[in-house]
Amino acid sequence: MSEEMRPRLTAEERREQILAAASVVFGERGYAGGTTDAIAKEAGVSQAYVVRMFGGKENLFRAAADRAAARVRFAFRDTIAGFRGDEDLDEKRLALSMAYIGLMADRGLLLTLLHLFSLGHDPVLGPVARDCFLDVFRVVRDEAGFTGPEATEFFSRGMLTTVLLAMRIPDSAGRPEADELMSCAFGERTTDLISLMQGQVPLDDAAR
Amino acid sequence: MSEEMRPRLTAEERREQILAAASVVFGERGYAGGTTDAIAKEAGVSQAYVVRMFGGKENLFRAAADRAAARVRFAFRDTIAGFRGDEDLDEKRLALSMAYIGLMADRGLLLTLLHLFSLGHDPVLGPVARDCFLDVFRVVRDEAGFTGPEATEFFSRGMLTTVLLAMRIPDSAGRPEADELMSCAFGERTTDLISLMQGQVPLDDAAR
DNA sequence: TACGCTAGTAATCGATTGATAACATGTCAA
DNA sequence: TTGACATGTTATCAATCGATTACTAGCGTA
Repeated sequence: MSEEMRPRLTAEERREQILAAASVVFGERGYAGGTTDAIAKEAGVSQAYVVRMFGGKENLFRAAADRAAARVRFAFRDTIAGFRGDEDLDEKRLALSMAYIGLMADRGLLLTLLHLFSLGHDPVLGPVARDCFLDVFRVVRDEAGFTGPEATEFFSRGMLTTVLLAMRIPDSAGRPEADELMSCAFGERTTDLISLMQGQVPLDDAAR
Repeated sequence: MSEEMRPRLTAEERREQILAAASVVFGERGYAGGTTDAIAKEAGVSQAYVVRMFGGKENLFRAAADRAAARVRFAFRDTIAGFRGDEDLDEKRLALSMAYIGLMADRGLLLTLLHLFSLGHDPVLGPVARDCFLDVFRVVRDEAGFTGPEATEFFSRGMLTTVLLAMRIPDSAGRPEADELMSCAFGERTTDLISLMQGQVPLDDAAR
């Protein structure tokens, strides 16, 4: 944004800043398309610092993806912790769906995960992808008390939601099929999400 | 593979060869990660020819994605054409699911589409992504006679299936959660798909 | 057989990218 | 104060990639 005085931070604080920036950039452009330079600009540091702090782009992506998966797990566990124990399946499903949809506010988080999942062929990131997915799956199945088919059904919905987010389906709002698809997939939060996603402006030229 | 005599082909035949190669390469590495050189090697032609025939990488990806979406539509329409008219929802759903799963045999087809869907932010490819998705959606809803919610549910399953394919979930076969997830998502075709996906060897170094 | 069109390739270029090395600056303890 | 370590930056490099240009070879046909 603006050129401001940038105070020295601890490595820990910078690390978090860079990971947040990496989440935005990798979320929008994917692993191969996201450059360390764009991430550095987004975080307000030099490209060399980004690379050296994480020891390479691959490690940086891995860290950003791990962080994203950890946040999804936390959001689910946080929701589950609020259960009283007498909820039926529909109540639990709705609560977890709302938690998932809430994660969309963190621009890039779910998209970074989707890009991770598309790297199954990669010898290093492929196993990371499968581990992240299965870790979250286990949380929903075991800690929320879903059966296997119930958890699978829940993840189906989640993947459609994520793909629609990646596709920027609200950009097609007004077309009848798009409107119906969104209202079926997002339910009562459809209008929220339309304004949310449309507010997410693309990375500016400065970060290119 | 082997160095063979390469006869002259018509432009139409070469075009199809290159699109098939592009589907494989883009499916595995995505738009940004898939190089025109890898596609050229996969198709057995020079990199310059690939670029010039399609007028640039973006047009090539667009053509490969359009071709993939057209094949999905064709597979669905072909299935629907076999309906007698007295099927119930479950029968239609199962038949269409089988058609979709059958598309996995074409290495790269569904993965190229998934990568396309992740480009919603792109000013050129974003609209292409939304159009492709909505076109297929319309086929299922209108021509197969699904309601909006039924079609949405069907596409949820499809997106999970596709993500599991991208993730190479069969590489985690043996782990209990992975096995349960696959049996829930793939049903009776689970073992087919495990052998199918594991037979899909990564692109070799020569095509790097 | 010479001509013109189509199907190709080899060579090369400029831009981008991830990475590294060398250097600078701030902070804190002895 | 000084010195040692942590927080950064600038400059630069080798590799890669998409694209362009110039050239070559096959093939039907007038």
